[in-house]
Amino acid sequence: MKLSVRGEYALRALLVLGLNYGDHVVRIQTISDDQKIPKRFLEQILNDLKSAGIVESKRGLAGGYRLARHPRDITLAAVVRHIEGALAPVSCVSERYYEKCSCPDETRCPIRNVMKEVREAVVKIVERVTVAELCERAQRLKEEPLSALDYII
Amino acid sequence: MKLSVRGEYALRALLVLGLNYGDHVVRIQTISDDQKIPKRFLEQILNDLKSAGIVESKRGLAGGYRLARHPRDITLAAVVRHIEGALAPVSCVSERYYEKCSCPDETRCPIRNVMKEVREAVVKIVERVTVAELCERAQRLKEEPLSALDYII
DNA sequence: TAGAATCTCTACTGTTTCACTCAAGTTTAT
DNA sequence: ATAAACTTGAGTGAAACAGTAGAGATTCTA
Repeated sequence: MKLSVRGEYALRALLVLGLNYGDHVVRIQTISDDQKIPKRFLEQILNDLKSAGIVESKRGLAGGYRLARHPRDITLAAVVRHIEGALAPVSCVSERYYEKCSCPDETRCPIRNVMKEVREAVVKIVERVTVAELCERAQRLKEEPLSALDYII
Repeated sequence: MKLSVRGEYALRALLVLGLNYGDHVVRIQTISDDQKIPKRFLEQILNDLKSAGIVESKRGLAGGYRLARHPRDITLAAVVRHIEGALAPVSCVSERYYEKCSCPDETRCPIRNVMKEVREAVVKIVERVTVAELCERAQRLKEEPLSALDYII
């Protein structure tokens, strides 16, 4: 998995929507200001997330976006898969975006074998982490003093 | 981590060199035929691996490539890092290819927090797996009957 | 009901990356 | 000498990336 700027923006926008989860709707402009994301670009991205059923919108004055589901039901995996495509490092180990690769014998390819492990490790994390957890982590990070690790890693 | 075709070719070439590790040298043409990699492209890649000290060459007739170190001392991490750059899903969590991202407060960004975990999970695998292990796996995969899992995952 | 603020949709654009390809050179075994 | 190999640097067409632009549709408010 490699996140493009687009994917990163998507996650950051969803974080804002998660932190503001409730009845009301958040304007693009607000998210754009808060997260320093180019507005027109963000429009595209949110629209895209809407078509994926991750987000819903209200039009007109006092319009904006909100999460289409509970933050607890939106996994990072779903978001990244929709924006970026495969989570796997090579498409021959991808479940949803599988593509045959050119190697002589895919079923006995040791590289593929390792890449499967990588894929599993990544999926295990992003399938477990939801927007709700992102919000909790944000809370925790705000309260906790910074650990030394933050500077090293 | 996302592997480009280039990176995949690099690993496959190294696998061949690993399987032929010894005194003699392997020709580009041989690797190209064996792995179905466009020859001129492979030349570039091997040259690149040479500049990284991963591989060494002998010129002239009866020339070719061999591993510059013992297969046990070449990790996938080193190879991928040289060919693709960062292993991390976003550069703000990369150790060697760090780049600041545009988010309001990097040290308290929960997305970054998750991406760190992803990075760690990936690094843990590719830093442990060497070309030697790739060869062992190739051996094992050749001998073992295919497990049902191979078709599902 | 006019107008302004919002989302919607499509298209465009400049830059970079990707996956090669090509040409001309250097080295070395026979 | 020659042919088969690596070396080096440049070129190329297509696609992806990160936006930008414009015209339109919707809806709240005055």
